[in-house]
Amino acid sequence: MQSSVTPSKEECTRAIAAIRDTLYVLGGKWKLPIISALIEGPLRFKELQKALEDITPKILSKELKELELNEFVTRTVYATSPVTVEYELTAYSHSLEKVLVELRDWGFQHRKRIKDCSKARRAAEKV
Amino acid sequence: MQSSVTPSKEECTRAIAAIRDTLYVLGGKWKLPIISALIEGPLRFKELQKALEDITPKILSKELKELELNEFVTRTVYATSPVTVEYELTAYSHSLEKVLVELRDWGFQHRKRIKDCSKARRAAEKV
DNA sequence: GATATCAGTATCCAATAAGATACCGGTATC
DNA sequence: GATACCGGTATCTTATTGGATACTGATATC
Repeated sequence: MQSSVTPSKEECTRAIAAIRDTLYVLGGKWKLPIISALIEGPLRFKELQKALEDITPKILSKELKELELNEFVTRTVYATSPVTVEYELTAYSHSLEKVLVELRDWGFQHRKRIKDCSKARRAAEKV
Repeated sequence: MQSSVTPSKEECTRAIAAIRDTLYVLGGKWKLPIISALIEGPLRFKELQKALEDITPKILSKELKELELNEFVTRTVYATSPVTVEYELTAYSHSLEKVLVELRDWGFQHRKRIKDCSKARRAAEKV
């Protein structure tokens, strides 16, 4: 199914539209990281907050609501005490795995590149 | 090289960080669409504006400057009259092709899904 | 009784992204 | 001379995002 990125003008236009569609539902700073955090399995609110490090509860709450609306996560309340709430990816979210893998791998190599650049710069300065 | 998304806690943390790294340089509404528009070859400012449909020149200009700074595009001025300015992807940008392909394909199927959903809804309402 | 945890809310504020609209100087065309 | 195209800028405003800080009510633990 995976056609390559071809140079036809029309296809290019459709590709741009498709990418904008994706970004429309998943854009912003947090949605993809949240989904990525939930890939290994369901997490509770506070656990998610820890996994995402510097997200505030307000933002996390807002993002989770949006993700729930768009059917990327489900929210389940357990009547323990104190109550626990679990967020879990839907099957639909799992269709994002390839996207996430590519974004992750690119991030890895980008960080390496940045590191190598600054290393080279430091070396040049020493001379 | 491509490892799967595994459930180890530490790897998950690193994956989240990597995705956030990617989003840090390429986040926002326009950067990925712009890069996608340039994949078939260099375009001039006005051509890009047309390809992106509803981007204003101010935003486009700003985004292009950022992309140039981060070495995703090069800007070449030709002394024609009136001057033409071409924006072209760098080799580094081409390392994003897989990312773009996945985002595009996901966008395609997402749009299809949305369409099917509303079709089903309309059918249900008719009954 | 004091303190802590859980899953958030409430309030207020700052930064940024995004957009509308108009405009610029230079050239070419009509 | 009027108009249009090119690659943008300038100015202003709005919307969205993000964040800090404090707090809530229920329960459990010390």
